[in-house]
Amino acid sequence: MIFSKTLKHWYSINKRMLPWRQTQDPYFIWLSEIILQQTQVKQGLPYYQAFVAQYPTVFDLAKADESEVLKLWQGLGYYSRARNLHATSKYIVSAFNGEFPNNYKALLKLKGVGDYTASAIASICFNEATAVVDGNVYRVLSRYFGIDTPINSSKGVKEFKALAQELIDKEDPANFNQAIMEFGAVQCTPKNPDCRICPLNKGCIAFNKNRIAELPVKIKSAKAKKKHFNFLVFVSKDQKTVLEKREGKGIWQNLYQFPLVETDKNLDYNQFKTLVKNHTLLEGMPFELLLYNKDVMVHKLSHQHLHTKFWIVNVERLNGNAISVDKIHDFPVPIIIGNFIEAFNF
DNA sequence: AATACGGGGTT
DNA sequence: AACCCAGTATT
Repeated sequence: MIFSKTLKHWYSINKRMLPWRQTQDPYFIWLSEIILQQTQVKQGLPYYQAFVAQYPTVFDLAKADESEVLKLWQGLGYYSRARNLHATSKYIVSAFNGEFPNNYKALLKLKGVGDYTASAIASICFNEATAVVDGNVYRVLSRYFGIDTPINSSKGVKEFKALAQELIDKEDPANFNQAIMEFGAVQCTPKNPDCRICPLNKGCIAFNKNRIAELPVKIKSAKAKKKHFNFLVFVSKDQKTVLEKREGKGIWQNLYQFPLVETDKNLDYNQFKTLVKNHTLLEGMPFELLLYNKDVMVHKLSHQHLHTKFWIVNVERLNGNAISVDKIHDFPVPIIIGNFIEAFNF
């Protein structure tokens, strides 16, 4: 009780002014929560503003092409969020005439909406007392109550959800949920929290046992796999190049890239030239091959380290699939491609 | 229960 | 280079 009361008092004084805190409209809350999955406010805020500006209603979002939505999402990562966001907007419009479901159970059925997001929307928009458990909540609860259960074990997920559900203020779930998350983000930070000024330090088990740095406990993830990516940046005399859409499973689904040659190890210039000669897009045409980045770029994803080279392939002409280089900015691309395009400047 | 899925940050 | 951050879907 003292825990919830202190949290809410702290929140009333310390909460940041954020655009999604000015509304209870489920469209805006849903949009903000999807953007903020796995993402800090600092990184997500400009994307939220761009989406609100471009798609003021769920109908506007539903009318857009997926590619346009992905373009706006470009750089934010975890692109399935954008694909699911778009698919769900279409579903909300066609199945519910643009009206969002108004309870946790129904919200959970939406693509891209899991336990956390359903709880956030249900509590913030509809005052349903369902506890949110995001990374901030795991940290606050594990420290305050001194809980060692790994937060990413199935036991931990159940245990922390049950505890949060026990603690939630049933009269004011919206404020309680937002208070505990904001407290984790601002006061009970992952590294070096300033516990001297923490209003909860008296009852905090981790603080009193000097275990702040040890909690929360997390099971280590597997080491990232190393991959070797070679992008072929075609440039024709008439200023055309080639982009391909990534289909199927795997990273960057439905985003565009320069034709990719993946190798099982790093190849030097001559090895790669021999290999690329037989590429279908070259078909025995004469070409000039230049390595753009002398050092391999390492692009780090959660589960893959992409050792990447950009190869400039100068050719006389390209066939019908080529695009004019002025059009290149219209395509959604992964950030490593986007950075290259910006630097290369065609 | 384990893994895939981005990109940004710190040490 | 090694580490931390952290929701959902799939297998």
